Formats: sequence, structure tokens, C-alpha cells
Amino acid sequence: MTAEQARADERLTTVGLLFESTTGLGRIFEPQLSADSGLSRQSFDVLVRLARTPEHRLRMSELASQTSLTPSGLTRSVDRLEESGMVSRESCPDDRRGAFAVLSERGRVVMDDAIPLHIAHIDEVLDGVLTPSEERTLSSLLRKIRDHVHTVEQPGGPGD
Amino acid sequence: MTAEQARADERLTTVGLLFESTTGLGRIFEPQLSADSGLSRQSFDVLVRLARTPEHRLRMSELASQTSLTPSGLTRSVDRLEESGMVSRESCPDDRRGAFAVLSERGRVVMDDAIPLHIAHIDEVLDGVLTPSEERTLSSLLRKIRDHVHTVEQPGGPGD
DNA sequence: AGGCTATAGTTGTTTGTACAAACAAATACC
DNA sequence: GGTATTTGTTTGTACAAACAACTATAGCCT
Repeated sequence: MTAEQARADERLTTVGLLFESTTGLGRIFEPQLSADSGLSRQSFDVLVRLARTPEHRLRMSELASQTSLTPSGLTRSVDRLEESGMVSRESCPDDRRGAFAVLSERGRVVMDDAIPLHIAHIDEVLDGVLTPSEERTLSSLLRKIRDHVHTVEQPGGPGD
Repeated sequence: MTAEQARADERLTTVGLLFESTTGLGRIFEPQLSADSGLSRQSFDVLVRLARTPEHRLRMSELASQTSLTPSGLTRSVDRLEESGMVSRESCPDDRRGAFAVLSERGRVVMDDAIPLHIAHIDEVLDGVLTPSEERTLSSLLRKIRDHVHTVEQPGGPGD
């Protein structure tokens, strides 16, 4: 085997580990999130973005791109959140095609509870797995990959 | 903010990066895989396990755990692969409840083509993002997380 | 042997997701 | 100012995923 092939194979393995780790963590976090707060990971993700936004409101398209959801996926997701009373839609005065997703009072209350619980759970699950220094290293390596992925997906777009 | 809270928040960020990187890579790889070989990432994943196994055969339950699929998910996945002629089921002589999924000749041919193409694509996408040393570091850190995740999910189970 | 529990795998049903088409409003162009 | 194109969002449809209930076989304990 040539050196190029060996390197390529290692990359395959690394990518495999990335997928395995992520899906595994998802399977651990999701049930707890659901038990703690009755939220799916995706709903949580949508609500976090809204909770972290100054006016607790974002345009649908903004929210879709921030959450890695397709436009239709976000529509359906916000439909569900609206049904459960945690989000409402408001029309956009500047652009009558547009809609805002707005975190409701109930949504805010739910998230005030859910966010610290979720953080604590992540913390608990990952405690002692990596040293603090390793954690920083991992974070910085992943950031490089994430940024690269974004440039591949949206050539010309800014990072974050 | 206390030191504990800061560390927990960093972990949240790291987990977020893990999810973002993975879903981003998935969105890059999947269409190419589909274009090159007509396979979903999941089918590919199932077929790779079979291709890498000495007799090109694995028990359904083995395959399910290796691919992070639920038993029912694997049943359906193998159903589809069987329909497209790449896998067949064989009953297990030692345990009549059990079934093997076996890579067919056609499956083998498809994978002989698909694997190098996929590896080349991964290689191309990730080229130059990390240094070789960083790649090894990332791989080893992810392996720790993956192994930990497995112990949390199946307490008492072996690693790999 | 007889019966209890556990394991392997499949299937019913419900829910989620994506793609593409539809629709509405805004923008561009002449 | 009127038509064509683009953009923001939703909806129709098809497909895939998870959970739980089910079937069949195995293993155990007496």
C-alpha cells in the first residue's frame, strides 16, 4: 500500500469515528433531554437559537440555516413547537413573504429549565473522558473541520 | 461564572462542534456517494461491514450493533439491500432464530467500485484541513469518546 | 420432560425528513 | 407601469426511523 492510500484509509477511519461518536452521543443525550424537558434534540436546538437571540425571534430562513434544517424541515418543526405553545409565528412588516419564529413565554420558561439540565447532563456524560487539555485540543480540531465544511458547503460564505 | 460552569459550557460547545461537523460532512458525502454508487450512507455502511468480514457474512444482530442501527432499522435496511440484489439472507444452522446477512457477488462488485471512490472523496474533501499529526490526534481523541460512549450505552460490553 | 425467561429477528404503526411543486410577495428590467 | 424572475415559506408525497408488540427458538431450572 502506498503512503497516500494509508493516509486516505486513516481519514476514512477518523470520519468513521466522528460518525460513531456523534450518533452514540445523540442516543445518550436525546432520551435524557426528552425525559427532562419533553423536547427532541431538534426542538431543543431550534429553541436554543431563539433563546439566545436578543428579541427571542428569528426569521424562518435564518433559523433554518443556523440549525442545519432544510426550509421545509424547519416549517414542520416550528409547526410542532407552535402546537405545543412554545413558539409563535409573527409576520414580518418589512417583507410580507417573511415570517418570524418567536419564542413564547412558555417556551422561555421551558428553556430556562431545559438548558441547564442539558448542560449538566453533557457534563456528566463526558466527565473524566478527556483531560482539560485534550478537550481544548479536540474543540480546536473540530472547529477547523466545521469551518472547512462550511466553506465547502457554501463557497464564499463567512465563517462564524 | 464558576470554573465548573465554564468547563461545562466548553463541553457543550465541543459537543455542538461534533454535531455540526458530522452533519456537515454527512451532507457533503452522501450526495457524492449516491452519485458514484447509488448507495445511501447507511447502505454503504452496512455493505462495508460485510465486505470487511472474512466470509462476507454477519449475523443480523452483529451487523446492527456495528452500524448503530436498531434491530428494526437493520431489518428494513437489509430488506432494501436484498431487493436490490446486493445482500441475501441465510439462516443460521446453529441457531434457528438467527439469520446471516451475506454479501452477494453483485454486492461485492458494487463495493469494489464504491469503496475506493468514497475513500478518495473523503480524502479530497479533508485534504489540507489538518496536518498529519493533528489527524492522528483527532483520531485518538475521538476513539476515547467513542469507547466511552459504548461503555455508557452497553455497560459491561467490550470495546473493539 | 415441562414450563419460565431470555434472545433473534420481524412487523405494525406512528412520526419525522427530504425533495419538489405550489404559492405569494418582492425585485429587476424594459 | 407591467411583465419576468427570484426569494421566502408552505404543502403534497414518498420514504426512512424508532418504539413497541409479536413470533419463534434457545437455554435454564427443577
